[in-house]
Amino acid sequence: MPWIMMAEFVRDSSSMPELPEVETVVRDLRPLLVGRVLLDVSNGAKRLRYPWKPTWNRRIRGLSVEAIGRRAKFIIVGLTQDASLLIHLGMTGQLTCVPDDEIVADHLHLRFRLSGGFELRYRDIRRFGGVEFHTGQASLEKRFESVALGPEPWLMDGDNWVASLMASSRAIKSLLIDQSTISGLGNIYADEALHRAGIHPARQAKSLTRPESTALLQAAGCVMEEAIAGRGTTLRDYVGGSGLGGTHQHSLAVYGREGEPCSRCGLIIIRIMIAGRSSHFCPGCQSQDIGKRGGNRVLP
DNA sequence: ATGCAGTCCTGTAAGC
DNA sequence: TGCTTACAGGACTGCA
Repeated sequence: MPWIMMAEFVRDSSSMPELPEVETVVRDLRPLLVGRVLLDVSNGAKRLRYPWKPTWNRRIRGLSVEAIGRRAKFIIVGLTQDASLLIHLGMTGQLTCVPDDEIVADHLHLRFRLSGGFELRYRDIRRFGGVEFHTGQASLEKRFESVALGPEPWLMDGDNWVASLMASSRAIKSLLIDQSTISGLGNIYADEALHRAGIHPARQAKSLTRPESTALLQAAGCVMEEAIAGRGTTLRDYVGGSGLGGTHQHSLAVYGREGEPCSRCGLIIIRIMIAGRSSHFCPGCQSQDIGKRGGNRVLP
């Protein structure tokens, strides 16, 4: 039953869509969406973080989906006539393509009626995301300029990365989740990358040695590549009819594991607050000391 | 300029 | 049992 394949990430207290989850949504939707015609759209009354304007309803009619991709955590649906939909899932956003007779769930905000008896649905419990309509490349580019997205980890120039860290006295964890410095990481993968690189989340960015900074950048890319391979991280409340959730939650080393032993060194994982976000780390593997990986352990 | 806290929003769970 | 409170955090605003 591939036609009911869904890409859903219901988010609860311990998960939200970061780059790997967004990439998974895009990959799932691509074969379902591309080539379909947008026939109509209906929108709910509740305001979203990125609100859909009712005046767009008329303008999307008759346009077809040509492509779907993403930039950082933004999904871009390319339409005919140089138009596009720009979607952000926020924390609890779900973008699914389903048969139009599929049961309508709570918190559904947008239904795009598609050719072939399908619907593209946007559901969002906490309404931190939304869908925008753009016409012309210029409009889309202007939008992206306004959010000032840094490069994704695998496209980040090593020297620029080191320079960014050297110039900042902020906690490294805070810098990692700042989309204008490096894009794609959220709280989960920032914690995971720091653990993999053996760096304490509260360390000042400028205190990292060049090898540490380089290792961190590499770790960020690896952590997210592995998460994509596992279809992202889904912890609870997965609502899909397809069973196609993420599997990466089984591979998390520190996130959400407060009080559990570190799988690498056995010490108990700790949670602290940094920049208003919870940060999980292993006091054994992630030393506060510069250039020192907890207890001089050799890390894989 | 820089970096921090506050804001939005709802469901879940802990605490009394 | 039922209420209140805290917490989850991506992107943005405003303040020091």
